[in-house]
This record gives sequence, C-alpha cells and structure tokens, in this order.
Amino acid sequence: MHTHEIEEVTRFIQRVAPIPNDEIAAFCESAIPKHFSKHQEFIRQGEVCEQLLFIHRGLLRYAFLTQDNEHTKDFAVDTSNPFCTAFTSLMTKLPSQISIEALEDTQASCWSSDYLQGLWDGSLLWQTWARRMAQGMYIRKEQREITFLRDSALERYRCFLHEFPEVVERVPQHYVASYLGITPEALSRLRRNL
Amino acid sequence: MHTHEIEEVTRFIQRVAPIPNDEIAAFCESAIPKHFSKHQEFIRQGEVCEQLLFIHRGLLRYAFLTQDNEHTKDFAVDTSNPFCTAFTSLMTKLPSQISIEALEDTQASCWSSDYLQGLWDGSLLWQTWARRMAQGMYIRKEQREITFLRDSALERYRCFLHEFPEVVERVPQHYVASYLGITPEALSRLRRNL
DNA sequence: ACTCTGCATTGACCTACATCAATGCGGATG
DNA sequence: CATCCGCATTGATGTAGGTCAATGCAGAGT
Repeated sequence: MHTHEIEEVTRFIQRVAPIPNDEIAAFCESAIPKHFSKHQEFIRQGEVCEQLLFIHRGLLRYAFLTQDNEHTKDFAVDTSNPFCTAFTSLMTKLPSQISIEALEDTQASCWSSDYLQGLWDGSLLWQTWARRMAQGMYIRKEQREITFLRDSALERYRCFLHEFPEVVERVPQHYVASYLGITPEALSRLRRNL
Repeated sequence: MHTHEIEEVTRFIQRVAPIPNDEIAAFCESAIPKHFSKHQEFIRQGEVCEQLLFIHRGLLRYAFLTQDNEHTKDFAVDTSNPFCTAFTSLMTKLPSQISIEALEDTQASCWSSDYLQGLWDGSLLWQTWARRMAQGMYIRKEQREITFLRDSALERYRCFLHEFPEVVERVPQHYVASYLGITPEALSRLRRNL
C-alpha cells in the first residue's frame, strides 16, 4: 500500500474509533491489493462473502435480484463510504443475499474474514472499533428505514442528493431510481419537477 | 431480579455471545427494575436516551411523528426481542428521533449508558458481545430494507406475521399497518384477501 | 461515416394504495 | 343500563408511481 493510501485508510479508521498509528500500519501491511474492472463482481448473490474491501478509487453497487426485478441497496464510494463488504454474509458465513458490483474501474485493498476475526478477538481496541463500525452501519440503515416510512419518492431523492452528492454524477440514473425504490421513468419525471 | 428473570436475561445474552454465568450475575445485580404502564413513554422523541431495557413482561413500540402522521419503526417484545433502547441516541448522545411507548403494562430491568460503556470498555468479552449485538441489529434492519425494496404490502404483511407471530395478537392493527408503511384501511383490505 | 447499444425521456394507460366519510361494534365508564 | 371511545371495516374517489411502448441521443465499435 502506498503512503497516501495508508493515510486514507488511517483517516477513515480514526473516524470510527482511535487506533494507534503503528497498529494501523500493521493492518495496512496485511492488506492484499485488488482491482475490479467496470461491471466485475466482488461478491455474487448466493456465495459466502469472506472479504472486506477498502476502496481507494472507484465505486461499487450493492444489489439483489428477484424473479423479475433488480434492486440497489447501497453504494460504496471512495470519497465517503470506502469500506465495502457483504457484512451479513461475512458475519454469519451464510450465502449472501446481495451482489456487489463495480460501476467503475476500482482500486481497493482487501482483508480476509479470518484476519479480521483474529484482529478483533485479540484486541479490545479493535473489537471496540468493530463494534462502533457495526453501530454506524446500523445507524445508516435506521435512517434509510425512516425515510422509507416517512418520505415521498421526491423527498427520498433529495435525501439521496444530500448523502451522496457525487454518486449522482458518477452512476447511471436508473441505479439511483432502484436505490430509491422507484422506476427509472418515475425518477425522470420527478427530476423534471426540480 | 428474580431467579427466573436472571435465567431469561442469561438466555438472551448467551444467544448473542458467550459470557460466563458469574459475569451475567453481576450484570443482573446492576439492573434497576422499572415498570411502565400502558401508554407510558420510555423515551420521548427529542430527548437523549440514556438507558437500555430488558423486557421481562410486556411490549413496546418504536415510533416517530411527522407533521401530519405517525409511524411505527419496530416492536420490542418480551418473548422474542427483549432488549429495548433508542440505540442511535444511546450511542451518539444526540436527541432521539424516535419515541418508545408501552403498548401493555411492562415489567423491565434497566441499565444506564454509563454502566454499559464501562462494562464494554473494560472487557473484551463484553465488547465482543456489544459488537455482535450491534451487528444483529444491523442484520435485522437490512432485512427490513430488502422487504421495502422487494415486496408488496401483502408480502410485507406475511413477513411480519412470520417475524412477530405473537405481536399481531397483542397490538391494535393500525400499529401493524404503520409498521408496514400503509394505512389501517389498506391493511384491513389486504387481510380480507387472506 | 454508419450502426449498435445503453440510457433518458415522454406519453398513454393501469394499479396499488391513500384519503375521506360513514357504519358498526366491543369493551370501558358513568 | 346507556354512553362513550377506540378501533376495524366498507365504500367512493383521488393520486403517486408502475407498466408498456415509442423516440431520441450520445458514446463505442466497425
């Protein structure tokens, strides 16, 4: 990992909980670099996820299929949301309900679930970090739950622009629509009315 | 706390992560008993939540108000989902976006956020427990996110019956409707078609 | 230069669910 | 016993967003 990449990782780790720099350095040492080309899948629905990514550059989409439809659950982005994994599958070791697919050529670092388990179970500091990470993920999902119960599609779109201002520039609009739980046609019409 | 209550707490703690019985006994020692009568609020929207409950007997509703509407986010039930708190507020110490209101006379045990922080930060085992708790909460919310994106109101009602078979017997139907994100009238009509 | 392909937009029509208003009914309270 | 009150149901009607089909358009490949 390059120096500026270590700095990126450090910044996003420290944002969650304080970890000494030498520990973060060792963490970065254990990472394996990974590249995903546009449209390549990191996780496929139905397989067990055994990895965590940190996205240095690029953008991925959490998705799942049903018989006649495809839905977008979230985005992982270098600038704002760089840790990326099928968390439920990673923790339960059950097949993932979701896929994760690169929407841009993506440069990332990768850790195995075994390495993470060892890290967390061997250190109160890292376990605390993991707890706060899970907690932050819960808080984001709760917020999304609230908007689904409370807001119209237009208001959800406004929330989306606020949470992911850059994503709207970087991904095809129909993925945004499916993240909002509406059709591309409906989003197109919403945008016409500002 | 009575012996059978300690057994209940033990069972639900062990379900999350293994904690030695003497540690659980000390945990139970620190609890303060609390009673909520029907319609009494445990947490009020706008206030900071500083407590965790374990519900021995009873049922509460997570709710939030908007200008012209009221929404139900979740239920906390003695039989299946007994830990109850405004988690986001508890962790961030910011005002809670949600209220928690008893729908039945409720008998509970109560711990302060300070006590919990001390417990977690002083023990890898308890920190691990807390991490797995947060993770389990995330997994439930993700599941709910998936049903909102994927399922019609009827299918969401079926999921609800499956997740909370007893709640449907114990709460007014319009709370179930608002949990599903529909009106009481719509739920009444859904039920007519099996 | 032409053609393909993926995507956004637009229009016509349809459907699920919301809204509003009326009725009924069982359980609490005088 | 009579009267509320909270709640479920039902009907009539409105609307957000879905579905289907056509058009347009820009970028990639030939």
